[in-house]
Amino acid sequence: MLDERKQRILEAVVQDYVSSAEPVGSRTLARRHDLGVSPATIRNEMADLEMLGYLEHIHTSSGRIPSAKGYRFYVDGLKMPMKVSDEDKSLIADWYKAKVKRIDEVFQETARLISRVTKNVSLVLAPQLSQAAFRCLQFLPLDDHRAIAVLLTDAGFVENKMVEMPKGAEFPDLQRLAAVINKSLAGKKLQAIPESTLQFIRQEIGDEELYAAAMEILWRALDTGKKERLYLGGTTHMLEQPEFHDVSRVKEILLMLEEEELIKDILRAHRGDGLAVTIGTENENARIQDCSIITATYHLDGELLGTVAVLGPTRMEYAKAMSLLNYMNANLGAIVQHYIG
Amino acid sequence: MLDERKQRILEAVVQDYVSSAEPVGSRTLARRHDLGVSPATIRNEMADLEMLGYLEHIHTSSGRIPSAKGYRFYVDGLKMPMKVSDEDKSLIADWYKAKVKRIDEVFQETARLISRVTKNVSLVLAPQLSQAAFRCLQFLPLDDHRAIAVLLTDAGFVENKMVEMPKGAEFPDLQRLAAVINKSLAGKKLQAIPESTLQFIRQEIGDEELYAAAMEILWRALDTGKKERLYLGGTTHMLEQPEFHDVSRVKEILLMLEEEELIKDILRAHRGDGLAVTIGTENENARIQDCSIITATYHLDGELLGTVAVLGPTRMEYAKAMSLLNYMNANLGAIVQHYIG
DNA sequence: TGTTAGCACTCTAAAGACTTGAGTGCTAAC
DNA sequence: GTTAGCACTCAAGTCTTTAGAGTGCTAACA
Repeated sequence: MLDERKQRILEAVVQDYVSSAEPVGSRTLARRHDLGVSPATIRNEMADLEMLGYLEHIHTSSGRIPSAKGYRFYVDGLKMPMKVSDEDKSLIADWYKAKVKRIDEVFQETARLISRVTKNVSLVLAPQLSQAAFRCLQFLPLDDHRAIAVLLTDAGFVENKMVEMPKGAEFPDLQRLAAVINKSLAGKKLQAIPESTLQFIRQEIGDEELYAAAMEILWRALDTGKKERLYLGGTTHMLEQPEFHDVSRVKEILLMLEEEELIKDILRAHRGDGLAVTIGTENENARIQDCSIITATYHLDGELLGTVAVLGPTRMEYAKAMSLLNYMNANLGAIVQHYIG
Repeated sequence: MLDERKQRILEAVVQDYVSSAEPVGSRTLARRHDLGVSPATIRNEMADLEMLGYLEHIHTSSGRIPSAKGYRFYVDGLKMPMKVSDEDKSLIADWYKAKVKRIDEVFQETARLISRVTKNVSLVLAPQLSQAAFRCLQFLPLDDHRAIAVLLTDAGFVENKMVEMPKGAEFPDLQRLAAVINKSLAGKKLQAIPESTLQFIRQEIGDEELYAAAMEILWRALDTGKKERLYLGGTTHMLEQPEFHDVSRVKEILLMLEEEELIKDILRAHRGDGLAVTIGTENENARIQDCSIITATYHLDGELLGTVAVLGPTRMEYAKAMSLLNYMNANLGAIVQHYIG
C-alpha cells in the first residue's frame, strides 16, 4: 500500500524522532539518511504520508512526528527475530547472578533489569500460585488457638498464613488434617480440585465440623497466593525520558501505577500469544493514550506462567524493547526453573 | 537569648514560609500576624535575626527564609505533647482496618499512611528477626535432595528458605534435627544463642556431620531475616512539594532512596530515644542537606523494635509531622501486637 | 530610646518586542 | 517526476521594560 520510498521515509522519520524526541523535518531527514532525493521531494512524500494518516503535524511549521498508525506500520514491519546485543546479554546474565539469590527475587529483579535496559517502566506479572500444583501443607503451632499454615507448591513457592484453630480442635487435629490433605492433593492443580477429591478428604477426616474448618483454612491459606503478583521497576529511569520532564505528568503515571488492580487488568487484556504491542491511542485507557505497552508472556513446561511488559511514551525504542522482551520471553522459564532446581 | 518579640517574629517567619514556600517580608508578616508593631520595626528585628544566624537572605531585596538554626530554634520551642487532629486519627484507624490483613502488611501500609498525611516521603525500618525469640523450625520436603526450612518467631514472623539436604541425610533426619532444635531453642533470642545450648544440640544430634549441616541450615535460614527491612512510601506525594517540581531533583532523591543500605544507615544514625529531628545542613550526607529527617522509634514490651521516619524538604510542617510520628510511636507497638494477637 | 513613616534603591518575575532558525507549501523550471 | 527558490509560519531565545515586593537608612515622633 505504501511504495518503497514512502516506507523508507516513514521508517526514517520514526527512527529520527525516537532518538531525538524532536519533530523531524525534510532537511534533517535528507541530511541524516541516504535517501537519494532532495528535501523538497521528501517534503512532498511527507505531505502524502500525512494525508494517509501515518504522520502528524503539531503546528503548520514544525517537523513531523509519527502517528499511532505510523508507529504501527513501523512496528509491524520490523523483521523478526530481533537481536539482543552481546553487551545486554552479558548484563542480563550478570544481573541475575549478582542480585537473585531466592526464587521470589527473580521477578522484582527482572522488572528492574528490563527498565534498566529500556529506560522505561517495566512491569512483571508473576505466576499465579493457583496455577501451580499442590505439594505440601504443614502447620506450625503459634499458641493455644492459632497456628501458621505453610503451603508449598511444585514451582517452589511458599505461602504462609496465620489461621485460627477450629473451635474445640487442638494442634494434633491440625496435623492429622495436614496429613489427609497432603495425601489427597499431592500433585493436583490448586486451581481446580475435583469434587471427588474433596469428598474423599471429607470421609477421611470424619468429623464434619473439622472438615468445614479445614476447607476454610485451605482456601484462606490459598487466598493470598491466588492473586497474580505485580512487580514494578524503573520509575527512576522513566524520568530520563523527555516526555516525563514535567512533574505533573510523572505524578499522573505514578498514581496510575499505584492502582495495582487496574494495571493487572491492563496487562491481562493486552497480552497476546507472544509479543504484543499496543501503541498510543490504541490503548483503551485514556490516561495512557500517549504511551505504548509491549507485553510478552513466558512459559514453563509449555504452560503460561506470567507476563513481562514495558510501558513507555509512544516515542519508544520499539525494536530494542521488543527484542529484549522476546529474549526474556524465551529465557525466563529456564531462569525460574534454575532457581526452583 | 532571644527576646520575646524576636521569638514571635521568628516563629511567624517559619510558619509563613512553611505554608507559602515563598520568602516572607516584613509587610506580609505584619499583615498576617497580629504582632502589634509596624513593618519597619519588624524589618529591624528581622535584620537582627539575620545577624544572629536565624534567618537568611537570598538576594538583597527578597523576603527572608529561616536558616537551619532558625528551624532548630522553632522546633525546639514546639511544646509537647502535640495533638493529632481527630480527622487524622480516624483516617489512621480506618487505614489499618481497610488495608492491613496480615502482620507483614503493617509496615508498608504505615509508610504509605504517614506519607499520605505528611505529603512527604516516609520510611519505616521494621523489626529485626534476630531480635525476636525463636519459636519453631520445621522442614517441608521439596524433593530428594532439598527441603524448605520454615522459621517462626514469637513476634509472629515467618521466614522460609530452601536448603540443600546434607549429604547422605534423608528427610527423617531433618525432622529429628528440627525436633532437637525446637526443644533447645524455644523462647531463646535468636541474636545470641549461648554456647552451652549449641553444645547441647550437638550432643543430642550425635552425628557430627549432621550437626555441622544443621548449624549451616539454621544460619542460612536466619540470614534473610537478620536484616532490618526498609519500607518506603509516598514518592508520589513528594511531588506535591514545590521543592520537587524539578525532575532532576526528584531523580536525585529517588536514586538515593534506592540505596537501601545507605538509607538504613542514615536512619539508624539519626534515631534517638523518642522523636529526633535533623534539619537541613545538620545532615551529614551532602545529598540531603536541603532536607530534614524526623525519626521516631517504636517499642513492644519495652524493647526497641523499629523506626518510623519522615523525609522532606527543610521547609516542612514540623509540628504536624512530629505530632503524627509521636502518635505512631505510641501506637505502633499496640498495632503490631494486635496483628500478632 | 524605641518605634515609625518616608523614600531611594534593589532585585525578580512577568510581559512585550525582536530576531533567528527550522520547517512548510507552492510555483516554476529542469 | 524531481528539484530549486521563495514567501510564509511558528517556537524559542534574547533584550527591554515595567510592576511589585522588599530592604535599609534617615529623620521625626512619643
